[in-house]
Amino acid sequence: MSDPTHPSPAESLIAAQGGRITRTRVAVLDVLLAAEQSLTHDEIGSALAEQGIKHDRVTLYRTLDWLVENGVAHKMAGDDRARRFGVAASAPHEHAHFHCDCCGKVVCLEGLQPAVAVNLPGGYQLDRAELVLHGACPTCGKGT
Amino acid sequence: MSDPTHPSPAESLIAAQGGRITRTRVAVLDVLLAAEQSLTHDEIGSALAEQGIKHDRVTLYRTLDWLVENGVAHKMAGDDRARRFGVAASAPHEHAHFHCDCCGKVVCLEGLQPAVAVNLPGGYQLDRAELVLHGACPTCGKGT
DNA sequence: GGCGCAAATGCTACTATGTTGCAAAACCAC
DNA sequence: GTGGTTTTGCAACATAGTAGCATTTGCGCC
Repeated sequence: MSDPTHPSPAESLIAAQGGRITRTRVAVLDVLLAAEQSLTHDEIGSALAEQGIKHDRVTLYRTLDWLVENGVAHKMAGDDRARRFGVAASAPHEHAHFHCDCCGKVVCLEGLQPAVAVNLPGGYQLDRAELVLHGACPTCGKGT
Repeated sequence: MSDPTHPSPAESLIAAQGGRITRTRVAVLDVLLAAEQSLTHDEIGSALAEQGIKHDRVTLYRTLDWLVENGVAHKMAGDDRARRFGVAASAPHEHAHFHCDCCGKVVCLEGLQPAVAVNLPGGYQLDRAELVLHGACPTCGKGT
């Protein structure tokens, strides 16, 4: 299926991490790259199904896990118990997310540089900061 | 059990919200008030069991839900799929949490005032910001 | 103090999300 | 093509949270 003369961005990303080019990985990464917002397993699974890509729920979990471990994607905990995934920003540390309380969408705000120069109480070692903004997205805000 | 001349803080908080004073609510709120960190359902349930308070898992969920709805407690999503609860800070908006990647504890850092004066893209309406700091807590940091 | 109503509880069963183990298939190097 | 390793697919399991409904309990009212 994959023409060597037309390597998709997804294939390049996978190859760069030393991973094998498989149907599932390419398809999942394609979906992630096409989406401008974070997706749940369910959403990714549906997208794969629409493309006629045969896949298992477990495979999807493992594929996403692999992508996260290799820094291609990043995962975050939403308000509900469903984890969401998105393509990793160029700056993996300290980038913000916007969570719409109305429709539940999560968008990456990579342009933001929150001032996390907080003074932690003694003993705490800061590794990374995650800023989540809650509110209404443009779509939902209009209906208010 | 509850002596009107000695109303516990928990009972006062519940009564202030127009809620009924029940064993479960008082006990749950007591646990939350005593804890300086956020607790999971499981942890609260264990604490209740130790006090000999008969309770159901579902009741606990509903009690916590009620507390959150009435602004007495606040819930947050952890890294895993378990929600954590804590007593609401005096300033419910814009207060930070510290999440220990080592032991999984979540501590409220109410003294912090993160600069969330971020410039949101047009259309986004900011309601509240949640800053989660990841790293090692004093206990875990020593062992590193 | 007793009565009655509505809220709260407790129980069972159910859904959703995520994980583990293992055999079969696919991918890549040779 | 062949061989070795990775990845996939399946089934079963584990955990977190929810729904419906009958019973109990707190609390206002008489």
